[in-house]
Amino acid sequence: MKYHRESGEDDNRSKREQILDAAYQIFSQKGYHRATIDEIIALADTGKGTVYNYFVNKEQLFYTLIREKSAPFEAALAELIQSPEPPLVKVEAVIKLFLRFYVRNADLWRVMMHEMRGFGSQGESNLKPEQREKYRDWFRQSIGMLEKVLHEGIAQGVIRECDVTKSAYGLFSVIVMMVFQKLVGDDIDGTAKSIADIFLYGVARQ
Amino acid sequence: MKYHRESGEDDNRSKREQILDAAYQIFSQKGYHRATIDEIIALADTGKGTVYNYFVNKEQLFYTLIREKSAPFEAALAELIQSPEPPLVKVEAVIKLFLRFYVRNADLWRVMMHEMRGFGSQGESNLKPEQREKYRDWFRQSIGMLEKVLHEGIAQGVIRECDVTKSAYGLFSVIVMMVFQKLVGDDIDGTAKSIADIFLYGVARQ
Amino acid sequence: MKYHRESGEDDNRSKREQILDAAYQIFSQKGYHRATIDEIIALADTGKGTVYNYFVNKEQLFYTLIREKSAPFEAALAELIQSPEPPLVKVEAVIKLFLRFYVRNADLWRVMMHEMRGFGSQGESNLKPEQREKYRDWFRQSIGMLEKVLHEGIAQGVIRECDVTKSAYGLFSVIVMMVFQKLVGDDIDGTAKSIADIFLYGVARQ
Amino acid sequence: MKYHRESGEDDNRSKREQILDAAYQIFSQKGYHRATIDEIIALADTGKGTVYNYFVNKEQLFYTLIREKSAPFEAALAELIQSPEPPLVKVEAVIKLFLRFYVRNADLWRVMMHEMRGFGSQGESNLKPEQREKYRDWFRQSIGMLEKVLHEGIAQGVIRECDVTKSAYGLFSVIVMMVFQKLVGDDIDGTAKSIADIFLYGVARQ
DNA sequence: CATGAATGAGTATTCATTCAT
DNA sequence: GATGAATGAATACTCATTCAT
Repeated sequence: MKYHRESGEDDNRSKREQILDAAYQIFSQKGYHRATIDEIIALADTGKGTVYNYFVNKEQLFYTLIREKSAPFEAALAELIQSPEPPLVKVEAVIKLFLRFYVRNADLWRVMMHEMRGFGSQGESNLKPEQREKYRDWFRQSIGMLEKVLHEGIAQGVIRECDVTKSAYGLFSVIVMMVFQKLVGDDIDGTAKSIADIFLYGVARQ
Repeated sequence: MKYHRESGEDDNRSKREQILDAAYQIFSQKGYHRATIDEIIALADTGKGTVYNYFVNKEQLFYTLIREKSAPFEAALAELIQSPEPPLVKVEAVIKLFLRFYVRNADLWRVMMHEMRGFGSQGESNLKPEQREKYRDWFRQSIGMLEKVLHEGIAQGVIRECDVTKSAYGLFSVIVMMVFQKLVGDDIDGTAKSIADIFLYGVARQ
Repeated sequence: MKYHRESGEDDNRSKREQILDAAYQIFSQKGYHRATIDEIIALADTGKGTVYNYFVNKEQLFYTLIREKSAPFEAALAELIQSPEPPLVKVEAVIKLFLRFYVRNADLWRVMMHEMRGFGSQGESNLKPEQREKYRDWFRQSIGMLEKVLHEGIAQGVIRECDVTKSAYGLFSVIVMMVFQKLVGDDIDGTAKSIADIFLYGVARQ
Repeated sequence: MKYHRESGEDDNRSKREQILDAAYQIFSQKGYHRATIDEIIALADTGKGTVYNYFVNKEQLFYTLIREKSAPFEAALAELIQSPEPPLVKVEAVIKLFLRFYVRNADLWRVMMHEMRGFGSQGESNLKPEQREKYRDWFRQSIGMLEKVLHEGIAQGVIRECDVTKSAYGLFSVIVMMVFQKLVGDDIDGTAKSIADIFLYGVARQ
């Protein structure tokens, strides 16, 4: 069942990873639709059938990519949320974490966000509703983390009573926009600080 | 060979508009890729060749749509910006205007935003760089309006010195997110007020 | 809507017919599965899309073929059945008619019969059950015609009481077998006569 | 690298049989084309390579199946033919034997018959002409057995002089049709009797 | 100008077969 | 012998675009 390659070739686990790596690049560059399996296998240096040995179809390949890339991020986020830092500090730390993740995966996530909510309500999308729901869940979970911090802040009296959901979405959208518009640059920490600053204290002169 | 038209001009313009209206609906529902010319002409009740008489190709049809739909909005925005209202009031008014426009055109704009920056650097995309740049320009112009208001506020001392570009993008992203996530509801004015509130004064308890 | 070609090219109605003719040949030679659209268009000297303008898919192309080829035969058969000939004469005439039709269309019908009842009960066949049912109906109708003659014969006392359905199927199968095994030769009338002879009077020496 | 087998021979034969059994089921259910090696090995609980150790390819697997399944039937048929029964009795006995065999193997034989003559003259078929000829031979042999009985009957004066080949094919076709159209039911003996009856004495009232 | 028949490049997916272990 | 990961040729179908009428 398993052919152990002690190393040498290092190509056993590779095939699957080669494909995922190639898919990552192509999907990021071209978006879901314009990415073709042919391009992916060319880059992965493998046969077409091999892709279908590991992934049931193009969509599931895409989904797997999303899932595997985001897993470490999700873990780090969950851990951070549960840390005992004061909420206002946590806000900035969370922003930093998001920025780092999205900067690294900007292109793929752009694609994912588009596919996620797809095309209105109609539903003729390639993405089966079931699959799309999974994307949405992943997304909501991230927002949910932000909401948690805000709730904590309100409970501790350092954040004013406000619509937590809307605020969380707002903060999230700002982070994403900074990344997608390439307004972040190398100074992720600085960017995080200024996002936190405006989010917490507003732009108006007090 | 000869098609007699009672009122050449009038009917002529009509065909074009029929196509644009149909295209608007189909693009909004299906997104750029899944929208087909066949669907559009079925809805527009016209022939396939006619589309290509008025628009050089699918992409340019899409672009024209964007341009024509946004023209009135742009005008209204420009006027508002130049009005003599105090900046903090203007901020809220601008948000309101944006919200109204995006709520009305949510689906088409979702599509447009995706296509806009689209596909990284590659260039094999359908969208020629030149075309894509036009999208971006339109976009930047909107953001530019927001920046103007902020500058005005800073000049008048009611807004603190901050990175105006980033702030404008941030505000813009929040507006868009509220619309796309359907967090607006029917109460556009209320939503605008609370967005402005947080944007200006932050979420932190003072 | 219609572009009248007075003649000259004679290619307007042609396109569809060209495709049908080509499909007829290819399906006959290769069977349903091994026939490819590419071969068909090569023979029809047309583009791939054209096929899909006229026929929704490969299966429906096949079905249309069957339908159009059999229509004249069905009409002739129905007429014959209603003629006032004595039953024993009719039996021979019907056999003749069947033979002529199947000899002419042997290959296509071989394919059709295979697809018709398909593959046991499972149903993973390409042919959607609905479509397959249509094939079956066509088939049953033909058998039904034979049954009618037998009933008539029984009513008139020239055919003995027997299981009409089984007998009709039996007669039908003999006809088909003669054709498919190329036991007919050019002497269709002679073959019909001897089939009728054995069917009516058996092989046993009285 | 080394797979210890307790009883090489025994297990060896087993693998082969497992594959044949599985192939029998799958081919019967799906037909030759839609049957996949993957399904077969899944059912046979063996590896894909193993199939190719025992059979050179899919087609030869199919052929072997036909050959091995029909061997006992052929033997029984040959024996019956040589028995000293009177011809008219033999005819019925032969029909019974055929019915029993085909009822048991209806689905596989349906497939086989289609593949047998398959694809006209072209030759691009998977089935090499040589292979196809073998199918045909098997088939002709069965018919030949029927012919023998008829000849015997003619020699003994109980069957009238007729085209023996055509009659044999006719009888054969009736048997097969009864099976494929599921007109047999559980009463094989009764069905055999009535087939024999009509075949020998015809449907006409004497 | 309006039309729609014709077109073919482009794509996801299947599956028999090979061969290194 | 047994295995199954890797492979790629083969194939149905889509849809933007053209051009003759």
